[in-house]
Amino acid sequence: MSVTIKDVAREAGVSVATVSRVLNGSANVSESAAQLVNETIERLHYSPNFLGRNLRKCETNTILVIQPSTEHSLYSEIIRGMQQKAFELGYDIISSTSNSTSDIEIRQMNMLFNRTADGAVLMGTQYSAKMLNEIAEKYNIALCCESVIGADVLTVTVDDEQGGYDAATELIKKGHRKIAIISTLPYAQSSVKREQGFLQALADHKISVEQNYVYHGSYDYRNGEIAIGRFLKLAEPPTAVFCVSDLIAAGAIKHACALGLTVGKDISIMGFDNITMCGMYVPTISTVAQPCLQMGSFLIEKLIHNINSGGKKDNQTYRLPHSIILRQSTGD
Amino acid sequence: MSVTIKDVAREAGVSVATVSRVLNGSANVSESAAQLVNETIERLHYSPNFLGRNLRKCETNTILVIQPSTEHSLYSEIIRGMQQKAFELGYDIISSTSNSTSDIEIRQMNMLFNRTADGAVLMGTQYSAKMLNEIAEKYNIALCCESVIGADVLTVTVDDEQGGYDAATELIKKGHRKIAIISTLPYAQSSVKREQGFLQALADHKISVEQNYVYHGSYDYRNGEIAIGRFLKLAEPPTAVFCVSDLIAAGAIKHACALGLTVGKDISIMGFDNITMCGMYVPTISTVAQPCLQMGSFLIEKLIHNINSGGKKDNQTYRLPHSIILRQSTGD
DNA sequence: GTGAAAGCGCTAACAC
DNA sequence: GTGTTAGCGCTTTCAC
Repeated sequence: MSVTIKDVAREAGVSVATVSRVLNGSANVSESAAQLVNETIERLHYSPNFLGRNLRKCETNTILVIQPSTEHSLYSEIIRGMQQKAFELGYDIISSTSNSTSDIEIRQMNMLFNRTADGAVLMGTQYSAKMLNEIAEKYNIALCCESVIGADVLTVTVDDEQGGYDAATELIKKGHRKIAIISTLPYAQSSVKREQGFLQALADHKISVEQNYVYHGSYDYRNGEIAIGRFLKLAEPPTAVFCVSDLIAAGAIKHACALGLTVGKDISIMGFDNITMCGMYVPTISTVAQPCLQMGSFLIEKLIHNINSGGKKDNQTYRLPHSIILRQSTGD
Repeated sequence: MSVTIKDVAREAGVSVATVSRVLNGSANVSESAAQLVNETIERLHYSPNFLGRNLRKCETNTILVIQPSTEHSLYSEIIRGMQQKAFELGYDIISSTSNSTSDIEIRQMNMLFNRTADGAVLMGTQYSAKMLNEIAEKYNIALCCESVIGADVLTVTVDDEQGGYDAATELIKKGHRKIAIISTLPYAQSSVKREQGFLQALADHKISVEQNYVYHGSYDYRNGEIAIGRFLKLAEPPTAVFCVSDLIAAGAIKHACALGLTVGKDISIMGFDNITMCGMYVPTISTVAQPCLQMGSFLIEKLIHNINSGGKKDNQTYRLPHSIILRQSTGD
């Protein structure tokens, strides 16, 4: 039904080998033959069937990226970085959303297991370290944004701890001493690290942290609303709040506004990630920016290298440098 | 290197045919043989290579979704709807971002042309109607969110015109008579339709529309800021503004706030799409909600039907019903 | 109920 | 520089 390499060969009066050679731009084919083949391809509207090629070569030049959600633009931007590098190296990026559900994640990982993808990037995973290590033995995988303790797998994240440290330092520099943090329950390494950095900065400046000033919840918007509500009911409410994600910060800001405070003046709030919304929010949100494009590009380069290494893989954890972006929510 | 169906057959002492039958759950295989094979599969950690299967069956059970951007959550939600239905029908959804660039889009469409995907969904495309029709002749494609005039292709969108009409009606019901619109240049059918509906509603209520009250720009945030700036400089500024996207609305709201207005009181602003940010913004944004999950699910069902129809395809355009969501930005 | 064998479309030895 | 051919891993027809 569909036109194949054989049809092209027959029509052009050459062998399939020659057509294949032209297709793959390999040497050892005369100018005239090449032209003839190309014309025939054009004329027959031939498009090579990669299922054949992929099977034969045992590779797909495709990398699967599994993101837990698409709720905000952080992952999108990282994936854009991945795409750029992948294209450059002749690979395609395909992405899939697990919605943080492990059975969907498993289903999606099947593309890796059934050889439909040459490698996979997990941006926050439900898999245990043990499982990841087992998978990594047979397949090429990498973690992005979230590391997993004990997983001996190529990992690229921002330097979360230093980011938390720098955010706190920034607030301290502005004269704040009553500084609270809205973090998450310790299910994500990223927020644990951000919190550690934050606490370290306060300790280094001899600022004590009351338990009242530390809130643990989920990673999302609603959590910010709840937490700030608690803080503002305290006898001595904080004058500054660091949130381990921008979504949390948005929730905190919104609720503080609703309670009549002017964020940036009455209270300073800082987020983490630098999602697109930060620049659009009222007020705009100060934050710790992840180097998204760079992270994506760097990760893909390493992963493709692993794919083509034929064995000894790089399974290090790389922490890329963040930057602090000051906006209205901290009075800038 | 990798364990194949042959290995399983040999180990289990049966033929590859039997293993294949077990793999595909086909009848005509004895209990005992099935169990033996399954045990062997388990023992050898065998995972079937789909490159072989796909080639043989000339199908991949994979559908490619190309999104122009991942800037906001509208597409994500639609894709989630697609995923649900696709999973139900035994298909996988893989997505790719074109960043509204036609050469990236073309590159991504190669997955369709080279048989790596059984079908493709284009959510806003750079292709012309002519090109789309040519592609649709040989491949299974569908348009989502944005229709293309003259394209004889399965299309699912919200009822943009009615949505614009209803948004305007809502503002009129609230007593507004000086109503402006921030739309886009006529490169997208969706905004053209939304604008048409808007104008029709005003006409039906005998409200004249000055040219001053109509602004055409891009689809994004920045456009909202610029447009509202113009409106507010007019001798008689509008008391309500309808924006053809939520991002535009966010920009308009932000700039209005910056100019000292209280949005929802001094001026009402309404968006379109109901992206996640609407509920998180300060103030929350009233909008016309697209039925995302339903659109995605519906589209995939139709597309998969086309894929398996073996010829006569459904290439209708379906317009699904929206809903109006009132929030703070219109004083609700 | 099971096996032998053809063949999906392609690439890459190998021979000339 | 070109052609012949084996075979990638799988499904499926056909025979038994």
